[in-house]
Amino acid sequence: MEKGGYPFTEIEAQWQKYWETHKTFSATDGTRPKGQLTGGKPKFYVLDMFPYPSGQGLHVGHPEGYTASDIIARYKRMKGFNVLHPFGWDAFGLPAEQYAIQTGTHPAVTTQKNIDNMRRQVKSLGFSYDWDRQVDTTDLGYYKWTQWIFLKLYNSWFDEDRQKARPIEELPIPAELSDAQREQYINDQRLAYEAFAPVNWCPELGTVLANEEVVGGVSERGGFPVIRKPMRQWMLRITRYAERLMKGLDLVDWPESIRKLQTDWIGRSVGASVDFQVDGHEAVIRVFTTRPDTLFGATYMVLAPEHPLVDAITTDVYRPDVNQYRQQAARKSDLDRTDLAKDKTGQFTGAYAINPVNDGLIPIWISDYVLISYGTGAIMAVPAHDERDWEFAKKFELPIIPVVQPTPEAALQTDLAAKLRTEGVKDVVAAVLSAVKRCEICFVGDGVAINSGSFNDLPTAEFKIRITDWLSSRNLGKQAVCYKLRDWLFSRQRYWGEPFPIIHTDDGRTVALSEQDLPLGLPEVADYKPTGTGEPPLAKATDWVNVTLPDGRTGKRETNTMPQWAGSCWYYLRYLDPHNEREPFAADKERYWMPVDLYIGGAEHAVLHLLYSRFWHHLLYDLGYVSTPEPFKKLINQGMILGEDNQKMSKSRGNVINPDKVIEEYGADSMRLYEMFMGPLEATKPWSMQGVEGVHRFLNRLWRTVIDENTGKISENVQESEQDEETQRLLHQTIQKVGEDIESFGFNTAISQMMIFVNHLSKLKIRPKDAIESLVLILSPFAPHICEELWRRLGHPNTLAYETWPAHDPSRTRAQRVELAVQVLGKIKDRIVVPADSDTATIEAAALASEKVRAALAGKPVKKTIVVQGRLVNLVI
RNA sequence: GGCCGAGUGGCGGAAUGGCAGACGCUGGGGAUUUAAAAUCCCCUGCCCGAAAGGGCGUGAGGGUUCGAUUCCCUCCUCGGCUACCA
Repeated sequence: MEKGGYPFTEIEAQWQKYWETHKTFSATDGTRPKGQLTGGKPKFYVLDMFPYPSGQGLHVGHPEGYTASDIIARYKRMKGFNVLHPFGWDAFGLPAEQYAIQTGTHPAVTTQKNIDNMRRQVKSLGFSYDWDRQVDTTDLGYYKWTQWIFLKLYNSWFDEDRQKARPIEELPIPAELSDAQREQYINDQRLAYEAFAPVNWCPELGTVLANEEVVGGVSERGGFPVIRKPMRQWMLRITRYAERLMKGLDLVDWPESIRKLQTDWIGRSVGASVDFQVDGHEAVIRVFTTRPDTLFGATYMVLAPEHPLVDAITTDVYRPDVNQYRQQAARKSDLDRTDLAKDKTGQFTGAYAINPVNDGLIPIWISDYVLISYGTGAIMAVPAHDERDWEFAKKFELPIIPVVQPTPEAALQTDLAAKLRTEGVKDVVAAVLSAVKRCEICFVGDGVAINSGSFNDLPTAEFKIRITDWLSSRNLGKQAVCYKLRDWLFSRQRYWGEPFPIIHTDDGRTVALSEQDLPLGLPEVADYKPTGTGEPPLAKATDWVNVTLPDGRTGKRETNTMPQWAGSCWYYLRYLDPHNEREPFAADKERYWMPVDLYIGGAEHAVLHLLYSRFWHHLLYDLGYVSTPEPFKKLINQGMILGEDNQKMSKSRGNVINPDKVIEEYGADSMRLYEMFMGPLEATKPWSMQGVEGVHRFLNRLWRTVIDENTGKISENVQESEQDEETQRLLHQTIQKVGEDIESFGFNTAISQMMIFVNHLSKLKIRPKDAIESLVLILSPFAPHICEELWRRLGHPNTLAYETWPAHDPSRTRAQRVELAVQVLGKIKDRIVVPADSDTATIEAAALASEKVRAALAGKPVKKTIVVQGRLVNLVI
């Protein structure tokens, strides 16, 4: 229940109803908002990351970002922008499906119920969303277009020369191919393709997981073990966009840390590919290395256990051991791999490769420290200059040849150097150099070549260039670029996701639906359980699965569904034109609203969601459907909110704060204000109920300052009167600071400033009405309900949402006389009051008039006087 | 192990080269009240002191500067992300 004070429950309900019935926040495409003249308002698109409608309802973390974006949206409207501020639901996902498995309730029913509840909660906070634009990714009218984009991916290829996607019809196809080869050739170029590849299989969940959904070897959801199992999957060729996704980051205004996360995730490295002939075989092993300069130090090779050449090159003697090792590796979960990282394992194949630079024979091993999914799945091992190879070589007693002599600077940065320094060794560099030469330590830095034939004495950087040229000229290798980024595993063995618009015909072909056949709706199924063999629940909907094509061929529908990321990849575009049944969004609306000017959401989506949606956006850009190369201009991450015990909020800890309760007791305005007052938006910070009471007291004080509590009318103290100098100065300072702080997302300090001003006003006997009106306007983005109510009671019949943001007069923010601190040699000795525009000489004279200052000077002459306007004067003696 | 971020009163935080601790919370004292809640006023970094006053103080140590919470170097602690990517 309400805890005394102003009647927020009533006020908030009333204004929420007003906004809804008046469609106050409806955004009009390309023109001014309703009720105003059409004209050239600048647009502003402020977007929240839409939530998954969970059964738990809203968490106090959600309103943090939503309040921040709402403040911006409301502020921008008052600054004369045409604001688009929409909301929606990322509603496909596992929880509703698991609930369905347990109870038999259709996930759509659960989802709708959860959406209704969360929408009620979101609305109770008074956000200025344009609810007519709400989207729901599970809505047939929405996922029709998700499927449409999938078809665009399927029907496109990436032209490396032009660095852009093009329709598959434009793919140049070699002339001499047979029909089957031709089809294969095309399928190999499609941006959506099927692959039979080892994936993360979670037996417990009965589904495949993306790498990102596996955390520390167990499923992110549920914490079940995950093993590697080869299965047929849909993949998206995001890797073709690696370069574009990297370069696009230069166009956006994102936190440096997020850009770096994405850059690292894409993981571009430049090096060389080098071919090693297998001794006595036709086979050639191609490796990728960033250190071609260490080729002379390659003393063995390692293939990933899954490498296709392993079978061919393994000798009969080693075959049983090799096969056993491969089986072991295949079964290993990621957790096992991680755990065993400290202890390398491997198996010799019996085969040898020829080192192209010196024709030396080097043994070929297999080991799971080499990943099939990166580079070529094979490495040349240079134990002297690579930590992993060093460990492996030590364990299996393989030879180590040093080929890089550290530069002095690099030598000093080694661990050994640090150790030697503490031991007081004099010539640290010489000691490190000799340790490298004697193979006592592994050195990974730069230096000068040794033991490298005619390349000796070359510095690392130059060696890399020279050896790459040398290899190219002999057709043994060439410069190469590798990315950590992998193709995106795009299918899930689940029910509650978008069905693929794909049919597998009984004659073994894959046929995509045409766009006219969309949407392909989810069928009803008897139960939602995965079959446990990897076959998805949709396989049980036989009526749906079995189809006959117009040409009489029979086939089965794809029974995998798309991952949750799919719907969230493009929702920001659907908001532009959410009811369009003929296209995902109209081109003119896209051109008007895009790009998103401000995107606010959690840092947990720093990599995946943002990378995936950028990828789709790039595709749509290439195909001409969107006009901006990047979707999200500015990005802000809100921080995490901890429980009152400074721990992550969780049911088990019992420290979860329920937003409904907070709103019930203190009101939505107090909730919003507190979320912003806690601290900087991006920071992790703990909740405090007493803090909520603090801001609530502030709103009560504001109310009492303006309203006579007995009559509910404007207080007699509020009058149309001249502002005294201090009130005027404080008001203008407050207007200025609040505006600047909103622009820089410093909401906490904006609120403090308004608290200072309210504290001042509340002490005045006569409170100038115009000052109060300005205050109400600048507070309204933060606490809209109470401000709307005060605005009305101050005599304004309409909403304040489109009132002009008050202007501050810089000449009124300055005081006429200022107090300065007087320092002698940087230590404060006294304070003086002088006219604000005093010159240095006047200030110095005033300072010298002080007893305390003279005492501190002790008769010494002042050598230098430093004046910081309005702050201090420092006398240097 | 790597990367990113952060260390300021009893607590959340403010100040990013110029008076450290704004604003809020907590705590203490007072006013009001039959009493309480609410409200209002005063105090509230630490140490010495009866006070006046003085000293210390932004994780630790060094440096740059007239002046450093802020910039530079070394180290410590905590949080987040990531993890054999050749």
